[in-house]
Amino acid sequence: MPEHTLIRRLKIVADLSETDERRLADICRDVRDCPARQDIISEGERPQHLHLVLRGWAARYKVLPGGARQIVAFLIPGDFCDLHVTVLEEMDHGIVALSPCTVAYIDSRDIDRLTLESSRIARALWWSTLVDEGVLRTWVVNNGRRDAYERIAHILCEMHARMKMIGLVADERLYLPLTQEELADATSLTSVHTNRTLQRLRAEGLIDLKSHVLTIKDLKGLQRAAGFDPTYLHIRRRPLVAAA
Amino acid sequence: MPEHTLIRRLKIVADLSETDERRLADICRDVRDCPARQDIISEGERPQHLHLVLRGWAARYKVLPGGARQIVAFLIPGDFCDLHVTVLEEMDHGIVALSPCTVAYIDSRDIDRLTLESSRIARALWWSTLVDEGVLRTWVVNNGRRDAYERIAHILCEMHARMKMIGLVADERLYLPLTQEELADATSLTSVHTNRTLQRLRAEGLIDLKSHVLTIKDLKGLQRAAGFDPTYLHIRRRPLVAAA
DNA sequence: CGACGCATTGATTGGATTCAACTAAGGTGG
DNA sequence: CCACCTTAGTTGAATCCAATCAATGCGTCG
Repeated sequence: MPEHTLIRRLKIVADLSETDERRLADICRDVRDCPARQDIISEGERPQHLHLVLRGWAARYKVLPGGARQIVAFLIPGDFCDLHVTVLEEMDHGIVALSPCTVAYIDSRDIDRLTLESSRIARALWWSTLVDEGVLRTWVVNNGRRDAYERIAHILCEMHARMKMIGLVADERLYLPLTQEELADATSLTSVHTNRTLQRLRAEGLIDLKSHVLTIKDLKGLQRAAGFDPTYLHIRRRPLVAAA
Repeated sequence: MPEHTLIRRLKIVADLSETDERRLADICRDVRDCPARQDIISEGERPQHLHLVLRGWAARYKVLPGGARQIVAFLIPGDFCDLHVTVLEEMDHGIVALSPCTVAYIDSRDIDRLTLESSRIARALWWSTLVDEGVLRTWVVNNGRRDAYERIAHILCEMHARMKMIGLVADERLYLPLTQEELADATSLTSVHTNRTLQRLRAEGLIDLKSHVLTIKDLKGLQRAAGFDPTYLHIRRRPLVAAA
C-alpha cells in the first residue's frame, strides 16, 4: 500500500494515533500516475489539489529566460509538492516527474480539516515544511560554497540519507533515476562537468552508479569528501510530538 | 514604536483585528539591542526565546570547515530569526547582526498561545514562512544559474522590494548596511569580484551605493539586468485572510 | 536498422578566484 | 590634534575551476 509512505514519514516525528493514520490514509483516495519527464504542476498554475508523491522521484525547478534550468528540490515518496498553495496564490515554479510517479491528489479542504482535528498531524506537517526549509538552506550553502566534487558528493549523501529515512535503501543501494543533466541542474553545474566529477567519485571507489542505481561503496569516505553533516535533515529516532 | 513593524508586516497578508494587534504588541515586551557583527543566535544553540528583528539588518549564515561563509538569508524588520525552534531541536545555522539591531525576545509559549487564539495570526505566520521558503528557492536559482552581474543586481532588487514592502524605501533610497564581503557571502562570490561588479552597476548608471545607502537610479534597468520577477515575494495589496 | 537520448572524451575558453598591494575612511589614544 | 591602527574598498596580474564547443560511443526502442 503506497499510501503508507506518508504515514511512515510523518511517524518519524509525530506519534500518530490509529485514528490519525486512518484519516491520513483516507485523504489519499485520488491517486494518479504520471510518466517520467512530465510536469506534475507547471509554473503559474493555481492547483486545485495538493499533490503528494507516493512513488517515484520528482523535482521542483525554475527555468530562466535564457533557458537555464535550476532544480531547487528533489521530491521523493512522502513529499508534498505544494503544501503552500492553500496560502499562496500561484506556483512560482514547476514540478516535474523525474521517474514514473504515483501522485495523490488531495483536496486542500481535507488538509485544512485534518490539521484542525489533529494537532499532531498539524505539527507533523509544519515540521516537514521546516525541514524542507533547512534542506533549501543547505542547498544554497552547497551550491554556493562547495566545489563540484564536494557538491555532487554532498547531494548523493543527502539523497542517501533521505531515502534511508523512508526505508528505500537496502544494502547501501538506492534507486536514483536522475540523468546527469538533472543532477547538473540541481548542483548548478553542466552535465559535462557532472560526468567528469562522477567518474572521479567512481575512480576513488566511493560510489558506483549505473542504470539508475546508486551504490554507496564507502559511506564514510563519501561523507568526508562532501563535508556532510546530516543535522539539517533533523532525522529523529524518537517522535517530537508525544502522545495526546 | 518599533513593535509595529511586525504588525505592519502581518497586515500585508492578514486582516488583523484590533485585539490581534494588541496581542502582537503585547508579546514584544522584552526588547534588546544587539551591536553590529555580533551573533544574535549561534549555530548549535537551543534558543529559549523566539527572536524577531524590530530594527536593523541581520543575516542567517553557515560556515564551512574550510572557513568559507555562506549567507542564506537577510533579515530585516519584521522577520523572525527562528520560527522553527519550537519544532526543531537546535539551530543548524547562526544569525548575526549586520547593523546595530533591536530584537524582540518572545516567549515561545506566547506564540503557541497566540496561534491558537487567533487563526488569522496563525495563518499570517504560516504565510510568512512560506514566503521565506520562496525566497530561499530564488536564492538557489540566483546563485546557481545567474552570473555575478545578474546576481548582484537581483539581490539588490530583492532587498529594494522587501524594504519597500515594510515602508523603508523613500525616494528609491534605502539603508543597506552590508559590506561588500557580506554581499559576496550572500551571492557566493568573493568580495573582490563583488567590488568589480558593483562598479559596473554604478558605471552603467543603475545604482549608487555609498556609506551604506543604496540609491536605485534606474529601477527598470536594474530589474532588467537582474531578470527580476517579484512574484516569488508574494507581495499583496489585499490581505489574503479576510475578516472573521 | 536508424534515430534518439544519454554518457563520455578532448580541446579550448572564460568568468571568477586568488594573491597581493595600495588607498580611503574612521576611530583611538598619546 | 595628529600619529597610528583598523576596517572597508579598490586595483592589477596570474591562475584555475568549470563552461563551452564539438565529436564520438553506446544502448534501446520504435
